[in-house]
Amino acid sequence: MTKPQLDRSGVRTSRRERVREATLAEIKEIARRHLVEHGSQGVSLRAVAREMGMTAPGLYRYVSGIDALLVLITADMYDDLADHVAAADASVPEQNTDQRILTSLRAFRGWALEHRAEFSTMFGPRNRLDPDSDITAALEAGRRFGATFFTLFDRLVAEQRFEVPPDDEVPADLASELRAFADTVGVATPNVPLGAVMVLSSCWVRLYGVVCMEIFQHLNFVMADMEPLFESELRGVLERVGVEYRPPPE
Amino acid sequence: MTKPQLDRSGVRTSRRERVREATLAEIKEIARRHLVEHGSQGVSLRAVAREMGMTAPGLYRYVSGIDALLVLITADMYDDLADHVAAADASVPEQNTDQRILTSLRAFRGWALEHRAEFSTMFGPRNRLDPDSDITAALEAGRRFGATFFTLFDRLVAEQRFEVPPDDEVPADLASELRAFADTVGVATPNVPLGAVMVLSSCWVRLYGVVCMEIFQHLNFVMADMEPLFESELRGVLERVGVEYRPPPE
DNA sequence: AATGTTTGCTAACGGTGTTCACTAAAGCGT
DNA sequence: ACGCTTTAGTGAACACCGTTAGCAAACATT
Repeated sequence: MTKPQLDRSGVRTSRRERVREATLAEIKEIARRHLVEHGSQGVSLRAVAREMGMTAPGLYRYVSGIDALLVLITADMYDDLADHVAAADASVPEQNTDQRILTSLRAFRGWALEHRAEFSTMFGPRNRLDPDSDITAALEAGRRFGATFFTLFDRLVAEQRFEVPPDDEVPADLASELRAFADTVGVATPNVPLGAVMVLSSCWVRLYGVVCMEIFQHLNFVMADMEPLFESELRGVLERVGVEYRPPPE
Repeated sequence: MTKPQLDRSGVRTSRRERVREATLAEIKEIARRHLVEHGSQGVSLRAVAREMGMTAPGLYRYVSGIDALLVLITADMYDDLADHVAAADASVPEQNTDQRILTSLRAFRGWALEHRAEFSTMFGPRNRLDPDSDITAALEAGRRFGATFFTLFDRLVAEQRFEVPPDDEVPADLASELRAFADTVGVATPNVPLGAVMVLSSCWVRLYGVVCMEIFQHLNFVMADMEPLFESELRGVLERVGVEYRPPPE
């Protein structure tokens, strides 16, 4: 009988499973560094294996292929982003909803700026992630990321901060989509009006759009600094949901 | 003396140059088909060469590498998109500005839906296009694409369709960026107020955002059909610039 | 101690981008 | 028509890549 230890989640974990978990973590760590250093194209099983003193086929004991590895680290990156945003949110007094939202959204952009390669693989086209590979992990991590914002948004709805479009102003086809969205994404407040979800979607689209434009460098030769445009959109979004905008510090 | 013929642009073109142009066109055509059939990853010099009965090194007489080839076809794709939007625009009576805008914007999304792979390489992260390779061609094509919308937008400004924020509501740092934007992108109307450019940017960000979200499949497991959300954003955008929204036909 | 399981290796196949030396052809000037 | 020059394209080679199959050593369990 070997020494069965307990995971922090209470799962009995043998020595074998622990070392296995460790090497898997090493694989992901190296792969991710290659991602940020050489872009999405620069992640290769052989290079990762080489760096950790292994050969490429050995990695197949841990990962079912290069695409699956990318999905794995994508999930980790969502976790990172979620942590970063949550930390920024937590750095503001809990009752100060306005400042919390402002800070969280700026933290989102800030993380994107400092992690361009990661952001691109997370929010860009799903080129290599498409196959059926366990994308569920990445999805779950993405859901956790969104939760921070949804929680804050719930407060705005509860506090009736902004004018919510009445239900009869939401087209029927959009209504059913929004319902599905609110359900799967897990908006905390039950019976949140569909109009509010519509506003939320619109706000998210705007911020997603402006950050993608910046990271994907779509106005690169047309606009030197994208921060003013982001702040402008941020201001517009916050105005829409009844949150006070304040210019960024210094 | 050989037979010097005249290009339609008036450039003397020898036989050699003509056949050269033809094979370059073939290269791009095949590469693009591979792009739509096998995704961005599935474009390879060797495969293209194989299909046209050549060997890969031969292609280096026409293209300086695989990345440069991708940039080349990206420029072509912008041309295609521009043509598609322009055709949609031209299919509406010239005086009907509202319908022209509505149709053009829907044409943008429609093209994206029917050309997902192309759209992804055009509007997604610039992964393989980054190196200094003559990206100017793609930029120019992108500029032509935007021109259609800017022309229509100019009419809205000229007709004073919507409320333009006064200049003192445009932050100073944003103002200079917007000026650069208006200049390089070539907004036709001289002295177009900066507030109008700000509104234009905001509208474009929203539409870009919602279409990217759809094509990049970011709400795939959360929303079955993205059209209602697009139409909702479209409605909001048009409302902002004083254009009448009409639901899509049928 | 013997048995089964997991891990990692080597070898191999087929694919990729790219460079270099080289041939054969096409164009050009006389 | 003849040479000379430029060009298009080839073949071989190098260095990568993902992935599969078979095998040997390490490990865990009985």
